[in-house]
Amino acid sequence: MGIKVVFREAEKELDSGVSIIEALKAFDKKEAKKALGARINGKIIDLSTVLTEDTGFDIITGETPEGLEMIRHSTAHVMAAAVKRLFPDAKVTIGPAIESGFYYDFDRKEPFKPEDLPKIEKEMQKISNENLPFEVKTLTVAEAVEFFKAAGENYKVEIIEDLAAETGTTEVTIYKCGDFTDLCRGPHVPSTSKIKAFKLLDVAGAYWRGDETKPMLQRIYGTAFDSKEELDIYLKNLEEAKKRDHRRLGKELDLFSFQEDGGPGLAYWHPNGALIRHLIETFWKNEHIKRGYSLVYTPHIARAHLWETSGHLNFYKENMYSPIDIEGQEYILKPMNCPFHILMYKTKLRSYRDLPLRWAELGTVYRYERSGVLHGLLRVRGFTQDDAHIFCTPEQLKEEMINCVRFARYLNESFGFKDYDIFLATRPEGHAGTSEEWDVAENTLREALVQEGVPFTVDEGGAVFYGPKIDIKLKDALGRHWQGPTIQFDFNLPRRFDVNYIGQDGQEHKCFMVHRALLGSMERFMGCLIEHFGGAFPLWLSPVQIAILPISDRHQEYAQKIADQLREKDFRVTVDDRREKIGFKIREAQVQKTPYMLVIGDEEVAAAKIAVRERKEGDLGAMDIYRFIDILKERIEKKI
RNA sequence: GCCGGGAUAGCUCAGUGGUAGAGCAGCUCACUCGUAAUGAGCAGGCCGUGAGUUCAAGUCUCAUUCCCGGCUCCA
Repeated sequence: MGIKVVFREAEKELDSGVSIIEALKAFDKKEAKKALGARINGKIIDLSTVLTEDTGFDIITGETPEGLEMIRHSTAHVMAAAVKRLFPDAKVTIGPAIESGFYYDFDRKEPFKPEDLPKIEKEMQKISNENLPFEVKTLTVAEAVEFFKAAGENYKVEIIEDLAAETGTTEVTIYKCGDFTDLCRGPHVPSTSKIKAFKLLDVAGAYWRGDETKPMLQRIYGTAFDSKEELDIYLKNLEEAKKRDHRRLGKELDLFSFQEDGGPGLAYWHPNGALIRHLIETFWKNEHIKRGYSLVYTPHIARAHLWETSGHLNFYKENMYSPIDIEGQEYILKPMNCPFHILMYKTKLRSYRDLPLRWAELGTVYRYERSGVLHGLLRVRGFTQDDAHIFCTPEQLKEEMINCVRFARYLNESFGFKDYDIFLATRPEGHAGTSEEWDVAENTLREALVQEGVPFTVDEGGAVFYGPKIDIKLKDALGRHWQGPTIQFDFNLPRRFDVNYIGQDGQEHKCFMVHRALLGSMERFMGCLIEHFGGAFPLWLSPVQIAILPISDRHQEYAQKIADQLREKDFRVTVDDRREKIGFKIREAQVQKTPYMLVIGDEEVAAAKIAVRERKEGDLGAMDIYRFIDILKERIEKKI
């Protein structure tokens, strides 16, 4: 019996039971070679799938995201196959494709060593050369359980049993690839010969199902691409990211350090880093004052009692430093600033006429983070939040949210983050407040975003228990995502602390309260900034903006004069008066990523000019100092 | 916290049981030089910390501190 098969507008009559790959060959041999999988009605399936009714299909190639995912998933299987060949005692668990590649978790007594990776890679290459087909087979749950039990693969048995219990499925699929058979939903590329551009990157421990109470497995990370060229580009990007690592640049540019004697997760800001921080903070403060915020300062510790009232000792205890005993009273280092601002709010009776009150503080907080999660400036135990709390009436909430979003965007764009995604996080399970309250708050936040005309994604259930929030995720120069501004509504604290205002009606009303941080913390933002710019900060943030490089001793005097003139205009200038060759001085300024170098020699002194070199553009030629100052001013104005 | 790897000069790193090394940086001297490294010399180390094994430990064992990679992107 014949069936009608459609491929890209062309139609053919083929025998029922024909496989997609055979059908495809009938249409276009070239495409058949490129195909990794097929798509029918939006579903991605194996090329070996047989067709029994009239249908249309399209192919998936390695050039599409779906194809790439297939390649990676299949590469994970090839890796598992290689591991089973080399280490027969390893038990397989799961091995998905992930954003940047794939991983596979194994259970094995002896952990994998970094030296094992090349061996496994070699075996994978062999498997690829063997051109083994991926063969799919459907088994009943009982058959599959029996099969994997016989193979001693107890994790697979657990997966199948859970799967059956959760979804009620009675059948599962297995894929055979040479002598290795794995439980897998597929789809897979037709043969291991399609797996040709891969690299194993790391070994790491990972808990079975991410659960700390479950056994620790050995995870191998790798990546794979459609072509060797793409793999090379990816590996090069990894190198580039390594060069931009803020921990490395922090050392090279002498920005910050961590001290073993001081304790982990506690940053030391060296003069260069501190200067950048000062510039960020000054800009931040001025912008807040412009927008009707008031700056406040609060202490670093408070009585344990305060944290009982706020509820932190209940829901946040494991992140807080232990109490300090002073005169029989327990004090705790603050993990958040909000209770302090509330105490200040409550120092007098507030009228609706006083609201909104916007109180901002660069508040330093301490939080206990588990030792294994600390990471440079990005995850620390002591940090300064660019915090603010807005106390307002329900009617004012929307406008305040709009202002926050606008402010957040302006601030981050000023620091070069022009690309970001906005998320509205809605109520999670077990939240505080009533459903009606959440409806009102979520709708107000949504309306604010709509009115502001910014695209956003709703993160269902992504909010914290005390209220909905707007999160902004920044994208850096390498396209990586960073947690950026967060604007959170709070039902909880105004109630716990009984935060009120007197309304027009002369009655007490509960305040609305908004927490927001626009940069996050000075530490994390600094780390993010360093990586975004690769250490080459824009002119306005560069610790040294201009390095003056006299060619020989007789040019010192003129160089000093130029330096004085620039310092007069508030530029940060150094004069390199060492007796070194000009090439050496340039190299050093270049390595320090100094935005401008001024070369001063006989010609410049004679013509009363300066030879300007920009760190990226190179030699800009000679110009007079006023022209140069104009260039500087323009760049600073534009914050580039 | 847990798994794995690591810690040697200011920095980057070599050193598999027998007298601690290199490059860069630092200091001294010479060179007065035109757009990314001038040359020579000198100095620099409780080999993260604490125990242990050994005639002998940077090296082996144990503990500890800190750093690095990871710890449900679900067959």
